[in-house]
Amino acid sequence: MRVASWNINGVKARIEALVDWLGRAQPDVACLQEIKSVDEGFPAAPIEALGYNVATVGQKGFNGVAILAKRPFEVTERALPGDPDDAQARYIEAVVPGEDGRAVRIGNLYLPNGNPIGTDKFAYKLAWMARLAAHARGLLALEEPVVLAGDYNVIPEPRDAKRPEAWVGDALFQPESRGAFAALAHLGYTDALRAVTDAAGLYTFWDYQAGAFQKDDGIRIDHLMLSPQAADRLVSVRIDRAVRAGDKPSDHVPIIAELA
DNA sequence: ATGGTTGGTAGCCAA
Repeated sequence: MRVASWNINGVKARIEALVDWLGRAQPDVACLQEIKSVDEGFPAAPIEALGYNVATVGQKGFNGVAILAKRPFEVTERALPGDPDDAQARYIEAVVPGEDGRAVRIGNLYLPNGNPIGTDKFAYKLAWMARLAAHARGLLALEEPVVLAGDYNVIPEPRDAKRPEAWVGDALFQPESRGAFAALAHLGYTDALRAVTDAAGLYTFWDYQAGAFQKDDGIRIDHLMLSPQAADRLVSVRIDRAVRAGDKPSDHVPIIAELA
């Protein structure tokens, strides 16, 4: 089963690129973030025409997540548990059947950016990460294959940035952010990319500004975190870097894992 | 150190 995550930065601005990429990459499951659309505005028709089932948790203008899967699936969460007052559309979870009937639980998350540090936005990010850890811990008790996929807005380590020194004052690289991400690994989740390579220079995001992509001035902030039962089935991981060089690209590119 | 770019919405915000 191929599982992908892609912060698409506006699904309506990207629908052509999305259809093109789905046709080439052929993921069984695609988790999208920053769809920037309400549910009714999501352009489902061209995606369904490719054979995908679609579920969205949208909001007007900002945020928003979607799960696309070739097989019909059951949505199990439409928000991250732990704060009923949190109105931001940043989480959707589903159980997706595999070809052999073995299901994989997919949590699709758009973690708060948190900038600037020292504001309520950074506090919201850390509170959101605490809720994520609590939910992730609960999922482990199910002893199922679980993939927590998404834009984590966390640079885990210096080797995950071309210029780590440029990010020291940024919410994405704060010790608290990195520590909360590392805590997921300590719970028992595996960073899929790091399970297959120790290489530096593997990025999923390049800013639109100042020719960042041309300079390869990127960061790795889109991650696939695997429960032990999912990690046992991990075959390969790749970052679809070429998408960033395409027409009207998102500032993020897809990351795709193959599970046996 | 600053400014650079994009999407969605509305007369700027978030990234």
